[in-house]
Amino acid sequence: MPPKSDKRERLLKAARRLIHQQGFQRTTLADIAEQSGVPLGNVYYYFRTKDEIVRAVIEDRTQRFLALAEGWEQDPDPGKRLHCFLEMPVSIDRSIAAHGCPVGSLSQELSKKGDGHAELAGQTLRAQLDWVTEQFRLLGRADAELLGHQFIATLQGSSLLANTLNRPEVLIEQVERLKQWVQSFSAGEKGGKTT
Amino acid sequence: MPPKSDKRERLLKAARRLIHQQGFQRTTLADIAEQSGVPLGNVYYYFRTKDEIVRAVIEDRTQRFLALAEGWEQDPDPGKRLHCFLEMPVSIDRSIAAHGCPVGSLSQELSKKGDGHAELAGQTLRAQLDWVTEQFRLLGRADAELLGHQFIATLQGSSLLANTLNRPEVLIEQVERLKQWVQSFSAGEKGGKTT
DNA sequence: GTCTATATGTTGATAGAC
DNA sequence: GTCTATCAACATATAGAC
Repeated sequence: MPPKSDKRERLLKAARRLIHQQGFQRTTLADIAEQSGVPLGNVYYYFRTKDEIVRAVIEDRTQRFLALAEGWEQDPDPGKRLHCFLEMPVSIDRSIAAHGCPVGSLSQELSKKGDGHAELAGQTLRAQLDWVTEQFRLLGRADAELLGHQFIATLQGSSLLANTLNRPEVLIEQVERLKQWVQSFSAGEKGGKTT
Repeated sequence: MPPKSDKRERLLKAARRLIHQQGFQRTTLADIAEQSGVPLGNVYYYFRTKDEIVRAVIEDRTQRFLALAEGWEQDPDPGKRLHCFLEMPVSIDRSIAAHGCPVGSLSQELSKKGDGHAELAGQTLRAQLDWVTEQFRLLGRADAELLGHQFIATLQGSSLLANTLNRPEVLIEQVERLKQWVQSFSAGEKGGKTT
């Protein structure tokens, strides 16, 4: 049978990139259509509204993260899993310095939209937080939730700072610090540092 | 002499609030005009363009911070000064949970605008970072810059997380942790924890 | 200095031919 | 399923009377 049109996929990919670079609101349907090689009017065959597009982008991002996490769970050591997680921002540090964290910046933008988007907006970040917290729990920490907040907050804050200062090294430097911090949980008998 | 019209001031105040709540782009000049009790067309007597408004808002925020910092510097102990800084997010935690950090969220939004706004966008955050770093330096830390990044990144990340989860406690909890962390620098003879 | 009316451009969305 | 043409709404900015 003939291969189904990949137009929806192309639209989604272009939307993902453009929304990260320009933000959701600045990104027009014309932008997405052009970058996908799809005529403007035809976009509406695949997505009813612009909001449907951002919803699809967010759910795509969440699924991609969950797929990555499933791969990391091959390793039985939660400390090493967290280490894998920390490789993620490192690999796209320049992109983050240029446009911020694709997950966090979108979450913030949509939180200001007021609609029912608040729920959807944080879906991916929430999935990351839940997964990270679970790893700390598996490491035997009773304060896993606090540590999860600290872990994700540091990443998000470093991304924002690297973006604002246009200095990728700031993100790298904080990620390296987090790596050592995480390792102190695996190695230490008394259970790592609380700060 | 008769008091000068306070229209410019009213416009600035409304812009400051609306930009925090809705973001810069979603906030229309009509919004600002209405909330200020100033007719739409008259806005242009006080500000040439919409960009001029956001510039004024950012510079206003920077000046307000510098004025606060000057007050804190009455205290000779840099550790206590940092403690004062940390009272700031605590006092507006609900506002941050609802709309994010007014400084950080605007910085991220403008960084996606592409113009020469990148410079201006981070002005306030940069001022905060510089001030905090200076306090760590005064505490005798050679790694003051790193600690400054860690300090600001934690605040920004916690604000984003509190906003995404709609849970002010997340910000409070991390601020309390930072307070203890800062205190460990003042009290400890060996110079505090590096994590 | 202040305000009304409006020009100008852009964007999300639709109609309807093929 | 695909595409062109276009509508309707909105937002920034200006013109010009008072």
